[in-house]
Amino acid sequence: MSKRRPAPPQGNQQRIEEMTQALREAGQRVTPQRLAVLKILAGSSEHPSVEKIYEQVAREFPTTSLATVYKTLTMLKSLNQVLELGFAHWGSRYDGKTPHPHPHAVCLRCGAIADPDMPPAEDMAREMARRSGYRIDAHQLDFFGLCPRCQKKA
Amino acid sequence: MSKRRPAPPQGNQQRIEEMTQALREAGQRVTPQRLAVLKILAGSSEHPSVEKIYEQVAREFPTTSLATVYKTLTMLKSLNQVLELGFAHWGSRYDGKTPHPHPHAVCLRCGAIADPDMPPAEDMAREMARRSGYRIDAHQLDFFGLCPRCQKKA
DNA sequence: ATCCCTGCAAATCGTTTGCATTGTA
DNA sequence: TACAATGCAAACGATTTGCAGGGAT
Repeated sequence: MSKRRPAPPQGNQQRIEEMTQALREAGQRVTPQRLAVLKILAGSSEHPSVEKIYEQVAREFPTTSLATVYKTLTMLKSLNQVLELGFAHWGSRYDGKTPHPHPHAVCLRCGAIADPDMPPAEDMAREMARRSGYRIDAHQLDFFGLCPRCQKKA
Repeated sequence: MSKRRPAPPQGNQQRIEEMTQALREAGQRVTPQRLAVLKILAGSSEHPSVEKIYEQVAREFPTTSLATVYKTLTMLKSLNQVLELGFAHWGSRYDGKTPHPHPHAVCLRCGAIADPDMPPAEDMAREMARRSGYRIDAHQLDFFGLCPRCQKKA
């Protein structure tokens, strides 16, 4: 919790631009609530849950509803501006910094999610397509275990 | 639908044995309902949903409840006798033939799931562990797209 | 003035739980 | 006879939807 976080990372502003731009191009309005969601997505590497996003938005706009957050996320997904990591029993988590599919490491104890640089999974996707006959358009590659911090505590 | 399916695949009986054995070793009773679930899991390659399993069990035991199916699946999971493929928006699907994690191809149109032989993902898991610092215990590697049949229709 | 967006509440859906009843070892 | 498993219904949690009111173009 008391981790030095050098304020919103760089590239943050740029990412926000990209996202608002995408909204406008799609003929969507950039409302204050939506902007708030965008900023959170662009500024956090922790793959926040809907609830987490909601809490943060609500700090700035206390009347915001969860439904609006959901609707905003749905739209951003459709514009490929956010990646949804859908987990079965723990609700979804969202990645707005790197909106294209890539592998994640998920901590089963604290829920932390990391996305280290990995060799591209395209090869695997291609191999999968070849062997299955499926046309592969997307993927979700999740690795589950314990994050470094939780390994110590365990 | 009219695919030649040479009746319950071979190894079927053997798999059933394994599973019942696992139950007994865990001090669990092999009730008729549970056996019915086992058989379905051992005999189908289609990664059935809970609902599908339930329907089939209900054919043989009309009074069976969905809760019992869920409870049975939960137990089999804990014994590592079935693999749960947890999808966010579409409920879970189950693999009782190959209960250890392996990549799947999922058809976004009809829901078909294939698990072609693939080079082991252990390397990728190890790489992920190395780069993330996580201790990796499990994974779920899903590739989404269109199955061969749906490609034609599309 | 129109049309989109918001926010609230109610509805859904998959899954889980509590508990009385039943069946089995 | 005990004790575990079943079945039903109620509870749950995440997400979606319907709709009236409010804002922005």
